[in-house]
Amino acid sequence: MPELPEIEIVKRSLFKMINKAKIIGIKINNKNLRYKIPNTFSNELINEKILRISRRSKYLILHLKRKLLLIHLGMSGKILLMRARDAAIFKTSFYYNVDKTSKHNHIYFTLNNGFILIYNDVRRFGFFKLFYNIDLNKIPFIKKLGPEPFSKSFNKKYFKNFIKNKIKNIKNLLMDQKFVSGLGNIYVNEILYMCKINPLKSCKNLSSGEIGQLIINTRAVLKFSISKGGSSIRDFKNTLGKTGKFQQFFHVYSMENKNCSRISCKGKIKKMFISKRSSFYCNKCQK
DNA sequence: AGGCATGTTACAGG
DNA sequence: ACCTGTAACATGCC
Repeated sequence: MPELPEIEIVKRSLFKMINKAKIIGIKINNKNLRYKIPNTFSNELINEKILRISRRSKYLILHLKRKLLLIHLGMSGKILLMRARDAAIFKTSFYYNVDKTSKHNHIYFTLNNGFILIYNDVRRFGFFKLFYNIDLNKIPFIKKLGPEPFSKSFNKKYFKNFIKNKIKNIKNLLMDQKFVSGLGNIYVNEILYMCKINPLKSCKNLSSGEIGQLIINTRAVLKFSISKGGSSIRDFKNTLGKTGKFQQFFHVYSMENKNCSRISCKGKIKKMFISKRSSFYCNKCQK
């Protein structure tokens, strides 16, 4: 999936284009996402106004009157915005499965401001789920999440306290959404490279300085990626169907056998698997 | 052909 | 109850 920066990019463009718009039409082509879309779904959303759009970790939230629509993009979900008049021009490829990707358009929202929102997801690991009269922080998916990387509560004291009695390696720790929420495989690899820390290093052996560096670089890497529109490896597209640019700045992710990008370092980027996930690191500066 | 892919969860076993 | 690791979900790409 899209990790935190990619969701943030989507959130920003949804805010710009469809905040305060009203949902005036819903069409569902495939209910079988990660959670099956109930038959009542369309009735509950029709004529609802989008009052606010927010992000928590890798989740998008559309705030409606007394309802929250929680959206997760899974591994390959995309939200596309199209002007209704353009959709009409491309009607054949838009509504019918003539092109390769449109057969994975699962949900359409027609909005009263001239836009159509399309949910497209090849692997269907993503989901749309509606909650009534509930605080965002009490939603099952949200309530177990650790702090946002940019929040004040993600600090050295919290970090040190969390890793007490833990035997995890640092890579799996950063991947743990209960520890810090929003990071995934790409960004964890990049953050550890920035910190010059080996992904297998046990979190109980981290120095206080390294913990500080991990917090600083987590924020720096995410922020820089957001400024580049997120990363697109294979799937990620923003709401206009454009790819992000952060992948051009990867130091380690997918860079197996390349030279380390630190000029003074003569190391090579190596690949290994940690908990079944590919991990990339420099064999010299991440000893 | 088979392994791999930005994620999460349910489950088994300790 | 907690912790850890693994398999599964569905599809496409190399």
